[in-house]
Amino acid sequence: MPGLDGTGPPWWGGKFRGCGYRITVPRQAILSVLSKTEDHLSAEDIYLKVHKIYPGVGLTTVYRTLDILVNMALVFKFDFGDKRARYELREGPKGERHHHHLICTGCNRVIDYTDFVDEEKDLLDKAEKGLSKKYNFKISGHSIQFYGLCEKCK
Amino acid sequence: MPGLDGTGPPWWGGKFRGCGYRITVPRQAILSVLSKTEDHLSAEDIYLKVHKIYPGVGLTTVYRTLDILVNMALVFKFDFGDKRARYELREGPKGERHHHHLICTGCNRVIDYTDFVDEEKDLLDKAEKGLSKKYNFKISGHSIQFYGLCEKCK
DNA sequence: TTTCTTATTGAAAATCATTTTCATTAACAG
DNA sequence: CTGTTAATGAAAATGATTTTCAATAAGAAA
Ligand SMILES: [Mn+2]
Ligand SMILES: [Mn+2]
Ligand SMILES: [Zn+2]
Ligand SMILES: [Zn+2]
Repeated sequence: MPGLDGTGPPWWGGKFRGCGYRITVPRQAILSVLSKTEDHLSAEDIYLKVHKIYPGVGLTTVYRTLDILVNMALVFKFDFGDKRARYELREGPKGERHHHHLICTGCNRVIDYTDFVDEEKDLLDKAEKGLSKKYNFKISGHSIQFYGLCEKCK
Repeated sequence: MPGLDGTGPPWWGGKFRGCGYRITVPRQAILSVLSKTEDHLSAEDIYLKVHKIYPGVGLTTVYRTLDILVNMALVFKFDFGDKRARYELREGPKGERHHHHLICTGCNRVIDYTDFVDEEKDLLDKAEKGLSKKYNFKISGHSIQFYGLCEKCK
């Protein structure tokens, strides 16, 4: 099983090369950080983590790499209401991790949840079909979130 | 029917006073602009429209007023991916206008839709109940949007 | 209406996440 | 190994939003 033991080429190598991008140390480090966390990291969060191992990598490169990863659909970019953008790996080599978000408007904490995604799927598929026909829209994704107060904040 | 013919006190006057806020010319102008459009205006958009009638009103005041209106839950604040925040009146005096958004990732056009909101309601209610129990979260709202390419961009 | 209190305001400066510029470096095809 | 050029880091620029502060006006009281 290549790419899962840390020795082989990383699972995203193929897609990466396919887009004509070079596989550089900063890019590897950034993807490594993203694949090792469940958190919703800001560009600076990622920069600080990468910086511990590769002090030479600059914040600019983190921003540039994240841009590429978002455009390649390897990474999601979110706005949870604090000013900074937040990033999250779309999926690992193992497969999907589809989930939605519960956002605390008090402390900005974000909870991933997977409950109801199956029930949602039905509705979303139907809506997607109906909407893309009615509005002549090519739908490529969706996002659902609930806002409220977490147990600490309420 | 007071407040609907433009002569009586505006429908939001009560709620406004109730919060201890003064009813000022800039605030009236901003609410007037918001209630006359279906668009998703940025702070600057609103500033420019207000400016035509009241050249004295400054952009700072627009930001401050929008902040208040969002906190009073009279206005929604959105991030549609272009950098600026976008604002939309939550509801008029007549009642609700609950809808969701179709966002074009090509040109940033936003389409309001009300299709499927009834079907969605069921699911959302159920999810809301389940999630608030499971995560001990006090849910106060939700947001759903679809991303894709509009007919021009695809 | 006039007066008084103080919330509100506009202009200018400050903030701060993100982007751009540009000279240097390193991926990688040949 | 060498050459081409994409990628990089540091510093400067950008641009939306926020803060500061002295002047103004909304609304309560007289
Ligand atoms: Mn998540
Ligand atoms: Mn809308
Ligand atoms: Zn919280
Ligand atoms: Zn479009």
